[in-house]
Amino acid sequence: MWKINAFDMSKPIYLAVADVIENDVLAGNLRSGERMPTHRKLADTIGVTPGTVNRIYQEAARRGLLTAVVGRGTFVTADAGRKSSIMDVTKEELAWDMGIARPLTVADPDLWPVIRKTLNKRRLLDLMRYSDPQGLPEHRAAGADWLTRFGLKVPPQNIVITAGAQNALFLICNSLLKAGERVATDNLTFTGMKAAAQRNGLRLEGVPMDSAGMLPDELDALCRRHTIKALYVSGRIQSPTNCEMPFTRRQELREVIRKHGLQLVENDSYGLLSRAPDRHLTALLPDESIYIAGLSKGFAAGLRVAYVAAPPGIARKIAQGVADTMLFVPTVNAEIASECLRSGLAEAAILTKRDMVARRVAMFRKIFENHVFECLDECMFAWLKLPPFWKGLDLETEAAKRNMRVMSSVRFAVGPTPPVEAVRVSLAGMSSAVDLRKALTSLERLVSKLV
Amino acid sequence: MWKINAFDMSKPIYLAVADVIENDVLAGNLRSGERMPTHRKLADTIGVTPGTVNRIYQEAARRGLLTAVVGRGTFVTADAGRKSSIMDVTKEELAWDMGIARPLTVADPDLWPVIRKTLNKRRLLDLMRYSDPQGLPEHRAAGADWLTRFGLKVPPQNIVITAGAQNALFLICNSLLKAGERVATDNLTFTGMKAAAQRNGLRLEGVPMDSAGMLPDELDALCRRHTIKALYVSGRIQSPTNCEMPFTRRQELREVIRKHGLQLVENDSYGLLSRAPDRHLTALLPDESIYIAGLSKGFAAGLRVAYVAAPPGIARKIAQGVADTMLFVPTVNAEIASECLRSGLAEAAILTKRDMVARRVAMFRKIFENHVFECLDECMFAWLKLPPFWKGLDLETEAAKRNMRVMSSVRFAVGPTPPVEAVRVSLAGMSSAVDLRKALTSLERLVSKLV
DNA sequence: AAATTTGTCTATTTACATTTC
DNA sequence: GGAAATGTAAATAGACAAATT
Repeated sequence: MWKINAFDMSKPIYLAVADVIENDVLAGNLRSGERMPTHRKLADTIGVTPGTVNRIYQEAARRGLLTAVVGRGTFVTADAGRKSSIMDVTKEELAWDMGIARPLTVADPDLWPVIRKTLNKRRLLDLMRYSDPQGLPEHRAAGADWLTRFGLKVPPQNIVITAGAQNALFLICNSLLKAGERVATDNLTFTGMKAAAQRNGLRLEGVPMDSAGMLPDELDALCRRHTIKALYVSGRIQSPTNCEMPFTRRQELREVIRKHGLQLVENDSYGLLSRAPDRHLTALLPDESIYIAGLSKGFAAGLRVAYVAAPPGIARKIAQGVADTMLFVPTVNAEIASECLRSGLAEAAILTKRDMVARRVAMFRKIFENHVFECLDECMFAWLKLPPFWKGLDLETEAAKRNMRVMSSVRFAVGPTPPVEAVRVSLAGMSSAVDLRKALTSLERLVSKLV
Repeated sequence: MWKINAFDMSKPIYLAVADVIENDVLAGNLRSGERMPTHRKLADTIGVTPGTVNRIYQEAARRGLLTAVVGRGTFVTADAGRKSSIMDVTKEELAWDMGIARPLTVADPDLWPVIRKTLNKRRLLDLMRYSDPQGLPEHRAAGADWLTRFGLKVPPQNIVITAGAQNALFLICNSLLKAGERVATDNLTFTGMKAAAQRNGLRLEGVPMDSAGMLPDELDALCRRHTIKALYVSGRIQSPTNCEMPFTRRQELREVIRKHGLQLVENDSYGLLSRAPDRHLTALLPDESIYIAGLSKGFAAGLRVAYVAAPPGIARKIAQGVADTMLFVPTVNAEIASECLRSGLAEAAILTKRDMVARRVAMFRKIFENHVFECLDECMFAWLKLPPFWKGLDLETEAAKRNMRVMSSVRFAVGPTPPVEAVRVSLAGMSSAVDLRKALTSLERLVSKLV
């Protein structure tokens, strides 16, 4: 077990020891999931009281290094020391990128006719003014209309326009929650949510899943242990595990949400390509949920527009968040997006993209037929379970040497328990299907240790 | 002096008492600048130790209600209980808006030719891809080139594209500073900075000014009392007081900044219209400063694009902030902005707008000739000192009854000391000069108590 | 100039809630 | 199912640093 040797006596003990822990995590002396000494044990060792050790561990937890469980002990967080972001600016791009679920921009529609139609001189001048942080009424109306596609009936005043789904997530974390508060998520969740939470000092609590999604009893137990403010879920298709919650599971979750008064936050950006786009939790809690409908997975990711539906008071707070972080979402972009929705261009683009995704998924299934994985015809990535001789992070490293990017399961992990060894393989990161086939083939050989 | 009557015994004392303070501030029982009981005094009164009172006051300080000064006491913050934002989404719009420094969009150039030229089908598809969170190299190059206008020579890798200056400020607060850290500002400063700091748990420390700007000795004294991480300043023209720092003052400040290793953050968005756009602090600290060049005050505010110049390591952190909060700034917008800069359209727009501002300033001078104010030919707002019978907040209220919006000095205040009674009068909030004349005339009569 | 006042911060104390065995 | 183990959180204690008188 981990033992502390020495710490910098010139600074406060709680900081000095937290620094030692941080260094040991980064140096690999403390491994994911490893158990730390108990408060009383470490207190004895370094000659302080348990209260001080609590402060040490809390400081380390704030830095994302440790997770404590009453009665069980304190553990090194599964993803300790790894930056969680959708995009890591320090990483170079690799030729064969199966890491990021980049929308398939090759299949994007030509926006020029839309631009030509909507942006005449006068309208353009109007759109260059300072605008309503919540979004122009006509853009919100277009958003409300679009949401009927997902089985939601919302008045335009409940809609907020944000600069994409990630922006919506960040604003929700920043405007609706306070540092130190707890938010429940699947114990494998979207990296963008992890990044948003970390930046706002929120504590994520990972809830165990089975093949039908988040376990209601586990969520209930969590809520009884702690005050949980909100529940973040992935929408129709769970990211990154590709599981879909059956109706009964969603019903059970609704009851737990109601029972504990959780604020539901549902990011259904990946549900855009789905053929059954109303199979989300929000459908069961339409008046209480915050529902995020990003467009980027469907078309025109570069526009950075998403629609958020939320109860009026909450919508107002998110809008104030938009005001304080960027004044308003560029109005031209919302105008172009609205016209795409209204004119049917969006729907057409989605159909095209859905086909393309299906073809790529088929390609994946074929190449990996001898492996264990989860994938869906309507989902841009596959969840590949690894054979016992592979660790996800090692595969990441080896793949990178061969110019391929994949993402290990630990990057999605929330909480102390190291997840199953798996990688998420994005089928939408590369524009060329020919290159993707090469990449997948090469990856398969690597996973099989044939190369 | 304030006395506490009772508090909710069911919650922790420190929260219960902080709540009482909050209510009393909102109810007007505690006034701006008022002195609170000392730690020991209040501790005696409610029967706890001074440490607990410290926690009470710190909690109230975190909520923006109190400011403590060692040796002197604890005081109600000047702007206690007022939301600080550029835009308050709960406020209705008034017909005669002289509150917000809205760019004069009437004078905006027609962007259609630029759009037509840059956004051909192929380029448009390219711009719809996922992009570099720092901004595309060609857009950063355009930004670097634009900054030569402000006397700055920066390589493109030091540039980050953000969704406007407010976004830049927010990202700097979120990506470079930690909750609880202290940032120095003028004791009257930009509301957008106050909002960004508040949302990120930063403590602003207001530094006294004289007619030549921030007082170097005061900044030095502040840095000796506390660990100050950064200094935020307004650029060429101080917002909201309209003072310009002479060269010697800027030199003195530079020395203090160097001495204490402060990170300078300079928001020069208002400097855009200036005829001498290189008279900023960054000119004296070009390699260490973070310099924000917003375009909105010049043209096309709706695009939401600003250029931030910062040392490489810092630029990278800000770019990671962009990635985690919105993935990237919409690339089409950066493209349009770049072309405006490159083609000279921007420069032309600025000249037009400068003339327009000068005319409006002249109008203000004339109408308010019998009043005390600070205004500059190149600045969009005036700083109107009020006669002794007016309080800024009362004028705000009375003006609102007459459908006019102005902003009282307390909204810009940082720290415990209530500022001089003054209002900021924006000359750019209304598109029609005719209406502006009516509004200013009406305001002048109100200030003179002729109506 | 020294004593006093005032706020700050780390570490301790203590009561307590949850989980494990 | 009760005792033990484990983490939590509010309030206390006390040394300290800065400003005032």
